This record gives sequence, C-alpha cells and structure tokens, in this order.
Amino acid sequence: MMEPAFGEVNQLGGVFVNGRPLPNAIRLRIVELAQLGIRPCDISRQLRVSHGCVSKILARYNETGSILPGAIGGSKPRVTTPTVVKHIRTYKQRDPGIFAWEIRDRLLADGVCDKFNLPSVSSISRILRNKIGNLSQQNQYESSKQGHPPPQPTLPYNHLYSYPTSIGAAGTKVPAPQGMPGLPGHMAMHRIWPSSHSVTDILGIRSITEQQNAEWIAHSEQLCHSAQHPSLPPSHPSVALHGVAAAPRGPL
DNA sequence: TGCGTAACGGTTGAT
DNA sequence: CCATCAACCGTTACG
Repeated sequence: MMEPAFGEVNQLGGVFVNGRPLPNAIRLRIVELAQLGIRPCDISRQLRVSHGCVSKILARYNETGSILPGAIGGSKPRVTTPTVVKHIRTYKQRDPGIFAWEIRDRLLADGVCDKFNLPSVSSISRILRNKIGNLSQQNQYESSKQGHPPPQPTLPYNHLYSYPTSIGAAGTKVPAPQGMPGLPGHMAMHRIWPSSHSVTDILGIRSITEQQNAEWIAHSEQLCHSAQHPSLPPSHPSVALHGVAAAPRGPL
C-alpha cells in the first residue's frame, strides 16, 4: 500500500513502479507507435520502457485488443460461484433469519456443493453481506463480479495511474473477448499524434521523442483521468482502451 | 541487433 | 480484522 510517488529508474532511464502496471498513457502510446510502424526496439528506447515490457504489451494487445493490464490480485472464486451465490440468496430469501452455518449445511445437503467446494461460514457471511445484502429483489444472478454499485466503479488502481473507466482488468489470457477480433488491422487509426508533427520521418525518429513524447503522454494522461466517467471525451485517443478485455477472470 | 521469455522482486485483493 | 496465496506487474538477463 502507499503508492510511492516516485518509482525507480530502469536501465533506459525510464521511471517505473515495481510491481505496478505502467501508466495507461504509456501503454496506449506503445500500441499507437507500433501501429505507426515504429519498431518495438525503437518504441522501447523512445519511451524508455524495457523491451520486454513493450513486447508483452504489444503481444497482449494483439491477442486481446486491450492495452490494459491484467487483473491484479484477488483470487478467483473457488467456492462462491454464481450458482452457489444464487442458492445462498434463495435460502436467505426463504428464511431471512437463517444462519450462515445452516446455509452451509444446506448447500451440502442439497448437493449444490460437495465437501471440497463448500464455502466456509465466513465466506457465506461475506456473500450475504456483499453480494446479497438487502436481498429485496435482486434478480441478476450475474452480479457476482461486475457490480457497478457506486457511480464510481472502483478504481482499478490508485489515482496515480487512474485507468480509464470501464474496468480495468484485462482478462488474462482470454483469446478473444466479445467482438474483439484483436486484429490491429481493423483499428480506426486516425492520427493520434499531438499535432502535425508527422512521424513520417521515421528515419529521424530520434527527433520526435523525448519532449513530444512527454507532452503527449501528459496530455493523454489527462484524457485518461477524465475518462473515468463512462462517457469518453470526443477527442478520445484512438487505439483506446476500447474493448477493454475479457472479464477479470470469469466466475468459473 | 532485435526480440521472446524465464527469473526475479514486487503489489494486490478475494478468500 | 488479518493472513494466505495466486494472479499480475516491469525489469533484467539470457539465448
């Protein structure tokens, strides 16, 4: 906890925070530069991001269509699957005074779970608290993970990074999320460049980096921040975080 | 020289 | 409330 305001410096002189994903703006640019035809090794040098990272981000983008990092932390529901949650909700609705340990017994008795995937009492309590709560009439049994309770969808990361609205979390290795061909070719790759500093002179790439990159990223970061809201600004950077990625480790 | 990837030290967050 | 621990992170180093 406690995000260091300043990270460490890598061999290329770039700043990074160990254990944490690169800022969105940079991830975005890695992809965009690649689409402009700039080679990974040059992107690495220009952005001062290790080539290993550039390689990884690009590879991920190619297969998921998302520039976002994968879902960090947590653990996949081992026992509290959507089905189990649904049953618990039913028990609770039929007998609001039921105890967690009674629910546990019933899950077993009803064959919903076996002794190996039977949730602990504390797990059940948590489910009652977090997922069912009022149990007035929630119907969507799909509310296991993507609940959007507050207007502010739990920020995936500290504001230091602030990721673009919609979730964070790229779904690990899911090959092709919904409608996400993941083909870089389809991209609506308008010119994302700041102004008209055409990148055309790829031969003189060196002339555009440094400063312009910094400026661009700063600008991009602002967009990312304001993008916290569902509605994206019109000038939303192309490659974008669209599509995002798959659900963070599906319920099953 | 470029790049894919394992090892490494690190953080996170549901269980 | 706290410990676990598996998931991910980016950098480094190797091939």
